[in-house]
Amino acid sequence: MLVPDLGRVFCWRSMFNAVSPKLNVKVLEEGILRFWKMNEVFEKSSKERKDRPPYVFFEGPPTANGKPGIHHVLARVFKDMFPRYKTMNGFYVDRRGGWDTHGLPVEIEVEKKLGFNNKSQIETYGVEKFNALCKESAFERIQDWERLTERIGYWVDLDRAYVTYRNEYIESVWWLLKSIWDKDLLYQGFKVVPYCPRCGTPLSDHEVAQGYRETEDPSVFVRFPLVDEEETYLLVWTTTPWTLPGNVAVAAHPEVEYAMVSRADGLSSERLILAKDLIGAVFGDTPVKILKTMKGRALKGKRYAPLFTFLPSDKPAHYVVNAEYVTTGDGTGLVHIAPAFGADDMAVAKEYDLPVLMTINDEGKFIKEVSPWAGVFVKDADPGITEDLDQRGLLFKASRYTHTYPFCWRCNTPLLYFARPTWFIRTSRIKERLVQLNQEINWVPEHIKNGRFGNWLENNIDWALGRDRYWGTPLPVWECSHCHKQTCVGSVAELSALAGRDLSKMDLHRPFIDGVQFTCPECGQGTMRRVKELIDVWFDSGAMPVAQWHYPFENVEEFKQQFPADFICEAVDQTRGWFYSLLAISGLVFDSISYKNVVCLGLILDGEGQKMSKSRGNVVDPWEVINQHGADAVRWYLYTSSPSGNERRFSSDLVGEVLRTFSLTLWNTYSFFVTYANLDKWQPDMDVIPQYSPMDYWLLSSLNALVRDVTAAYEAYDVLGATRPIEAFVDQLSNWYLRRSRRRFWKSESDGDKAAAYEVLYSALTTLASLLAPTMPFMAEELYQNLVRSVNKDAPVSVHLIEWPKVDPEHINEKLNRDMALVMRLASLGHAARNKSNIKVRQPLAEVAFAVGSAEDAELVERFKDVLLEELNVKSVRLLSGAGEAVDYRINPLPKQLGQKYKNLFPQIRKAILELPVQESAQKLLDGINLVVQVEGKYYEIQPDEVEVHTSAREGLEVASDGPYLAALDIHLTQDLVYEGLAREFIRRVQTLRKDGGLDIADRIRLHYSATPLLTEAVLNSAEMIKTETLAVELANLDEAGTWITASDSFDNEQLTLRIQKAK
RNA sequence: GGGCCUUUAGCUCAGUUGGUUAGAGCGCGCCUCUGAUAAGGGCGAGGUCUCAGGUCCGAGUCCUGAAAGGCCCA
Repeated sequence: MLVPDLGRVFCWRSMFNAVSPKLNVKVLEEGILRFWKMNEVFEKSSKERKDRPPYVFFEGPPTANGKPGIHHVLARVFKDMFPRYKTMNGFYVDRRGGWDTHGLPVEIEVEKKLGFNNKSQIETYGVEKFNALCKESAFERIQDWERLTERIGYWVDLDRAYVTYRNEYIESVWWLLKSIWDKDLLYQGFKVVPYCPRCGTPLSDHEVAQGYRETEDPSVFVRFPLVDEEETYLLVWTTTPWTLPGNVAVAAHPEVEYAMVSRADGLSSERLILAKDLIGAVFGDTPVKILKTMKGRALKGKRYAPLFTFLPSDKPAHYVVNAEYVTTGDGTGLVHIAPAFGADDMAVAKEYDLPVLMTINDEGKFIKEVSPWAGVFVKDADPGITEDLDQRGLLFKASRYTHTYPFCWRCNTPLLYFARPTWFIRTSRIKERLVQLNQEINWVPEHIKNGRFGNWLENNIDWALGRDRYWGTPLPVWECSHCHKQTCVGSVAELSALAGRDLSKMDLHRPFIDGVQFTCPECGQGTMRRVKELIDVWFDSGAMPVAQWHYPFENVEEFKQQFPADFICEAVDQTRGWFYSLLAISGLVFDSISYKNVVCLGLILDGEGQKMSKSRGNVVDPWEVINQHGADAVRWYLYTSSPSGNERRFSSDLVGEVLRTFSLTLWNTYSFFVTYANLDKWQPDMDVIPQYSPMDYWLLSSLNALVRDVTAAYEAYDVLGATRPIEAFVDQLSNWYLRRSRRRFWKSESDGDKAAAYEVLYSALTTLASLLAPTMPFMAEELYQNLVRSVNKDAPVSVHLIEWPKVDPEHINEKLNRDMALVMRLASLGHAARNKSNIKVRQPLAEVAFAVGSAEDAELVERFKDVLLEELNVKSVRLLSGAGEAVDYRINPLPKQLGQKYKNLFPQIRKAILELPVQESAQKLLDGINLVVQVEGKYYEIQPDEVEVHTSAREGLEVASDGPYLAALDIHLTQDLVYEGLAREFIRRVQTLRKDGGLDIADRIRLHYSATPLLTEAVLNSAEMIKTETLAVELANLDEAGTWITASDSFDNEQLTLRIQKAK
């Protein structure tokens, strides 16, 4: 039994607080927030349980320099539910918050404020002052974050939140970097990186990815004149003319067929070389003739005259090379090579030992040697370069070309691919291990594991760690100015020793850290200075398992207990972000995963399925929705609207629907219970022995099945499975169990039947409070406080401190659950039949007869007779019988059963069954007897559960059917039935009058009326019933003045005037 | 260009190892129930299950290809 053992309560005056059927969510939730605060419920749920087994949760740190939006609410409510669930299951969950404070986003905000658009302005302004502003800016919106976090019921300890800019945090990051350095996995290399000339920094891959968009660039075809063959040119295509001054070679694919062509019309004598397959695309309608063809490998070594000679080249250059990456997708199949401006180009340059011509500076402008365009931003030089080539007869053709190109995700400047010295972590060295470790992680949804994330790991390239910026964790590498010896520092103490002074009080950020210089211990001559770079902020956040504890300098035990995490949860955009940096760092340093289960959320879209963005103006303000519908409804909507990994649409209206259809249904069930329990002075664990009805057993069975299913879903991190079944249960609780049980609560005698009804409903409501605690923490608390705490002061102070409900498997009766579903279906059919006959439910009818498809189903019509009688307002319920009834049968062989059994014989078996005499076969099947059919000379036994019998009525009855099920109503009205119908109409009007007149549910009344003759007769006929139903102590056909509540109405051609008065 | 995901009613979503006539909620129209209900019940309108092939006795479901949208990577 699910009723909590509350002990005997002797205090009779202590009842439940009255509950209005109207729910004011905002007032309720704000009251609960105060209650939690006052009773320190969150603190109790976590800090006071340190002796329990730990369940480890890591908070992915947000940056508090912007307003929190609904997408932050999404992540936070999902993060909240599992720790709450695990807490109720006896675990200790340390829910430490965290803030990401470093990085370009923060710098950009400060730059905007200062009106800067260039890095050098920061240097001029002063790095110390600039970083001080960054530090402030990182927490600019901290109050918005704290308020929203609290309001949505996300329990996280913000007082102890880790902050990535603190010295302790940075020191732990240093320790990690030193560990990586010691494994020889931290190195300085030259690499072509996407580079933002405005921000003056390379961008990480995940940053670049955010900035791809359609853009139009030049599309130029250029003649590269061959040195050894007159009037012969390599035809080369590029979309970046500005890279041509850096050209050192042309690449051809060794296996591709190239052609030398000339114009067929003889207008020009020049010969052009390009991929044969691309002739049509390049020349269009212009006719050309192919002079000869050759493989790309035959072109290798052919020399051409350089287009530009601004920079001297110290190595042999300007000849054709072979490269596998060349494609014939577009262009000419000949690719121009500028090693400084492309990763592929750099690789080719390494292979052929080609010179690297660096023609531009850090701001993306040409250097002075490129005299015609010196100081011009490269993209702006494109037209000039094209024009120059044209004048020299080297331009074949030029047009515009639309493609996707990356732009800086913050400042929108087109990125340049650019060879730069920078620092890397050699993650490619442990690629295989990362792939292996990933297999230990439980991904939800599962496809991310070997899909998106697994593929990302398979294609792992070294982690570009360096950032040429100001506000971030400094890379702790010092280099000697003389012998170039490099050393990585892993702690402040180590640095103090090297520097010969105590640095423990120094801010570890720039510019202070750059002031720490010392004589090189290796050569004794040079000065050790820190390299200028900061590290990628993703390293900061990926370091949090270690750095939040200042491990290994402090909290060694805490770290060990809290690593790795049992659960993390972020949106899918973190795949290459936090999910990766956590795994990479723990893999590098500990050869371990850092999280066991990860729930990966889909992105949030607006009500029309559009991505939310400031520019579209469709960003939903979370406060608006919360104030209108409450945090519980927002949470519930986010949990139930679609699988957690899917995108989900969000609008205030959709949340409002949750409130109307779920919250209020539950609330009204609760309100009903409290109203009648208080009237009856009912309390848990009273003396009356409950007499359970089939309905009660069904509800308990459903309830236990619900607990079982929801628990299993939580264990599988299946959010939909942990929530939607509760919705379905509440619907059945309210609209079937309670609707069909109301009379049991109304009746005056306090017998076992009533006791059972109270007990079962109470049990359902209190269990729901537990099941809803992780997901609707406010509503759950309200139910618990009023239903449990009010009668048992010894119960835990909050629903969030109680034990998760246990299933009683003995109460689960799957057959009963299926049976009840069928009863509901039969009731629906009864309603449908009534609807067809146009006879309203209030008019009693003599009989309903049901047909069911099998002998097995027949029995439950009898078993649930009472329910059906009352639901359909009929005097008797029975089964349609084949013998002597006006019914026809139709037989439907079931493909699922027969198809699986007989495979490709099924069509013939089906045909044979349908050819049998219908009436006779149907009767057999309904009596549970097998049919026998003959196919291809062999006999087959067909069982009753392999065929459905559909019944239809021939005449005299109003029927409705659905598959094998049919309801037939006897619509003949006798005078008694008409009288009773009228009496019920009478009662209904009295009840409405009572309600409208403001009388209390239990008030007795005096009831006077005047009516037309037939109605008067009906009233007299049912006087006792009317008095009972309306709590009338007096029923009189009178017309009397006085202080009476009065109403007149007409119905069914009758007229009525009513007067009631509260009885003394 | 590559990877992953999505595509079922106007909207939001279910749809089990392939198996009856593809379902529910919202919205709309009509009817109805109610001394818990902001709700509930019934009927109706609303579907080329994105498209094209294939496998199979049988495909919304499996296979191949394509399209559109999203995310990620080039």
